[in-house]
Amino acid sequence: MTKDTTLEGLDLPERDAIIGYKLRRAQLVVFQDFLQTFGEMKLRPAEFSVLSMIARQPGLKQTDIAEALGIKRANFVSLMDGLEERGLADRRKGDVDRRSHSLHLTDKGQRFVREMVEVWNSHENRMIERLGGVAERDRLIELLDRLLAGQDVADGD
Amino acid sequence: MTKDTTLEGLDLPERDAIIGYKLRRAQLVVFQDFLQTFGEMKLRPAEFSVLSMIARQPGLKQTDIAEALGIKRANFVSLMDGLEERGLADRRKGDVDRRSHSLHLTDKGQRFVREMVEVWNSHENRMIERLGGVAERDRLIELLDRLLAGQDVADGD
DNA sequence: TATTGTTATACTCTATAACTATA
DNA sequence: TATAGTTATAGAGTATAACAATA
Repeated sequence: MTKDTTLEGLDLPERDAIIGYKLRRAQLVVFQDFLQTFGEMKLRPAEFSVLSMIARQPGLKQTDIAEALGIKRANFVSLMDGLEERGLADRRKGDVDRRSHSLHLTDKGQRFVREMVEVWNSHENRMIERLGGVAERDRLIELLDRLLAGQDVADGD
Repeated sequence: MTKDTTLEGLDLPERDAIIGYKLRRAQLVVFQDFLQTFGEMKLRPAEFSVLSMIARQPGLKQTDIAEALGIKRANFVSLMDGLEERGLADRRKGDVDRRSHSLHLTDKGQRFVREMVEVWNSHENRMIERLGGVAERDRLIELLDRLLAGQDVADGD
């Protein structure tokens, strides 16, 4: 009993083995957990990345941070506006190059980042646990790095 | 020489070990390759999934396919409109339940799917090669499945 | 002339509410 | 009353072009 002979013998891709499909679903699940975990703090993944980066290397200019995170500098403006309006970070006019803005955390921002890191640990540990431990996490990261290697990574501009 | 003593001793997350961040970047790279590979055929990932599913199980109704792929049925309409306008698939009024539409490939759609699968193989094989072979691909899929397990998968509705 | 930050804008994805026709 | 498909709409995320200030 054949139903569609025209596609007879065609090896259709199995959805559950497609790399891109699985990657997307897994990413959505992880981001969903992130959003739920940070719901109360009203923090989005991109804001998390920006605050982490400013905390690590205060004084970098907008363009550097945007580019490092793969965010167009045009879109970075409103993101940074939000962090500034919430009193978490601020822009300071560069004294050497007065076109550029160097980014810093405020005192409130530093306290916020402390709490953020704690909350983040709970999220990340949950993901690690789901993977089966840090060794499995490392294996995953290594495999993902292979996909990223040599490929252009959709830069900030 | 300490520069920001308020964050002293704080274990900031390392961007290159963050699961969600790496997942997103890897997914973007894979999708970018997909889009480039299918640029000439003008096929998006969602359309690819829908055509694959109709080819595999012709006659399913819209809602079933949308839900299975995590697409809201409201958003599925225009997607399906596109496939229909291109003459690749069509909706047929269900004869038992006349509210529902069962989905089928046209003859042109069947030929298109044959070509699509070939092109897809070139894309997927490139990703597998980048990972280091099918065994590594399987390891990746297995790890991603662990992230997906037990978690609600953002269904179609 | 080139670069930094900015504004305006547009396009894709995704999400919700409400309608219609059937059941 | 509930369901399948549809419409309209709104919100994120992301992309490009063009401008002012500065280099």
